[in-house]
Amino acid sequence: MYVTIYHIAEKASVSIATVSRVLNDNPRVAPETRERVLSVAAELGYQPHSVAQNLARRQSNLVSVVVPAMSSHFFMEVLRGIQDALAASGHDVLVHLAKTRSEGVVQLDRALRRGRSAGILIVSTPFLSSLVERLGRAKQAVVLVDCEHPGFNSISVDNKRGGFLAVDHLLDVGCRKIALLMASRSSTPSSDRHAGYVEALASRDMPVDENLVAVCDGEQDGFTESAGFDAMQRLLQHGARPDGVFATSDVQAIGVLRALRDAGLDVPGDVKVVGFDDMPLIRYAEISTMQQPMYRLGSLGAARLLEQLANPDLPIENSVHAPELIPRSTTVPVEAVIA
Amino acid sequence: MYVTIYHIAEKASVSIATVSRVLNDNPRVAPETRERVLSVAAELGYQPHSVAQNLARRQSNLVSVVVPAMSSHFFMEVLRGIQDALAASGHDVLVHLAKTRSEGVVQLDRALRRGRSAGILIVSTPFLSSLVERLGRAKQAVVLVDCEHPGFNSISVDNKRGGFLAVDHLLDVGCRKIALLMASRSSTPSSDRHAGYVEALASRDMPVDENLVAVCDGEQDGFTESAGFDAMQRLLQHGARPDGVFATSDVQAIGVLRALRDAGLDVPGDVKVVGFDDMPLIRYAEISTMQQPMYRLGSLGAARLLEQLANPDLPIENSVHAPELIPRSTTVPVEAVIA
DNA sequence: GTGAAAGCGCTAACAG
DNA sequence: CTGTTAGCGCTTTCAC
Repeated sequence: MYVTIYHIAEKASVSIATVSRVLNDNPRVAPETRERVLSVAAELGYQPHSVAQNLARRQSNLVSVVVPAMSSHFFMEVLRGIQDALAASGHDVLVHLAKTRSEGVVQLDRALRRGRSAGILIVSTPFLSSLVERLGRAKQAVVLVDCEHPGFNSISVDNKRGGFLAVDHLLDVGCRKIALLMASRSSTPSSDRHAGYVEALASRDMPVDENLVAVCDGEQDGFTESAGFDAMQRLLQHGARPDGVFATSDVQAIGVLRALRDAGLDVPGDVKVVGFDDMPLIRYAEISTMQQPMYRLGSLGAARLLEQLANPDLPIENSVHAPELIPRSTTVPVEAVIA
Repeated sequence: MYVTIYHIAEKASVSIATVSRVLNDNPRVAPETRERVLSVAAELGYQPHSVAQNLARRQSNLVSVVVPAMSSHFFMEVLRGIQDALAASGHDVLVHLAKTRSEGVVQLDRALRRGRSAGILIVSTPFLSSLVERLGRAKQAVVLVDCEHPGFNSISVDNKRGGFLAVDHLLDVGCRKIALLMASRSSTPSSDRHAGYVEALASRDMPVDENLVAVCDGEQDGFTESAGFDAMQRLLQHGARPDGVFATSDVQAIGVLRALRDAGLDVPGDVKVVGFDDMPLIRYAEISTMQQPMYRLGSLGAARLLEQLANPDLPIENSVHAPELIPRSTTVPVEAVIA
């Protein structure tokens, strides 16, 4: 059988209370006693039983993370950020991958089970009423990452600003007919980026041409290369001839590039392209993009959760992070291309 | 405070033992009693406290998964497979992302903590002696996924066979000078695929030309697009002029395509290319590849772990799965291209 | 069929 | 500074 604090207590000739104190760095222990207990513990190869600890402490050292089961770089990075931020406080990460929205609700229910976790992080999940209702009932600490809702703490990305900056950049490099390739209308990030697109055009007194706006459909809310390809091709077939394209994600931008090249158009000569995310594959492909602080979103979310756990009365706060423009070859100004 | 079995017991006028029996589907309970308890439980909105259950049962409903923190589709799919296979038995997934090998050891230590999890799944992790040693000490149920070691159960991919099939396919479609673009030599999957390459050539009495073998370096063991690009470019610069390329991963293949096109070579006209993995982005790019049953690896691994938990005396078993060739446009036979 | 009672391994008052 | 003693919430003999 495993070694428990009783074994240590016996061998070190102290009570289990003292052993527990030593193990929990309680200062009210004599130095020699501490030494002795520690050495016996080491000698016996003692490992605390976290389940028993959790039960006695009436707390959990687990944090549940509900995250879309999409294979993107984004979620891996967010998860890494979460794990790293949690590591120091001894918390481990319980993942709940959700492939669809309804699965998200099921996973949340699993995550919500009593005693399960100290808190919950919900990543990139659109806020359905069923979720809010469940979260309200269970008075658990919750932090939203890459999504928001007035009732909860959140760490989010200013997608509208991101869209604005992307389009503003296209305008700066000389584009005058800018197409928008957005994901499903039900995706909040995508519609926010759309709003940024509209705002950027408005800021230069340019009209929004609805014929230059294409919506990507399909799985993963249209955030796929093939959806980007199809939408771009549709746009071109309808006679649209943009000189700039803002795609609401890098994977879509890859599809856009492919469609443009298939149509014999040169990038950035004929058309300039900006994506969103800054995924590594794209980084290499030299696509200009809006960088999202993925790892940071995760680590900030986890840190916020920890704070909230330590001080439950903290007011609700939404920390918004602006994506940053990373200009690369797909938006090199025309003069530079000619030269 | 939360509702416990004591509350149910009181309200249903039974003992907590009976409540526990009902909740655990113990048949030794009178039907009416069962009814009553169940309805009170539902009325009170009772939720079992899994930590307390785990402590009392001396078991855990958590499974730890140590997995590389790489952003590939592969790991997301494996995780999904694991989660889904575990869901029915009520197990949840504790992830331990490891960015480097040494981090893998640290994460394993976390996973190994006593009482933590019912078992451990180790995904795509090369077997260092430090790992084996730790796993030996902790007599936990362990299943390796996408890696193997004689001392443990494993679900793995026949990478050598995969390499063989890929190269065999290139030979079938007319290639005679086939280059191999492999990842770091310390990567087992990569060297196994290399072995398959050698075997496929040998099976047709063709020599292995070392000038046609390039090793990708860099992060993630060289499994990146840029490493593939660099290696391919190096190969071409050294005067190699293959008519077929087998890249040990799809991301590398993407880099290969880019390098080939930059060099003015046509695919599949001048050079044919086969990758490995079948990631979605690549699926769209129409690259021929070796499909790996990722989701299945995960679910089989989890299922194996569950079996082992149920019956600890099961003999060690390594279930090997062959990847399947998915021929696409990058290996269309020459005649077809001309026609 | 049901209840009393003894844990699971640890923490946390409360005394001393 | 240290030990005694209740629990944490649930499971599980062992009697009845």
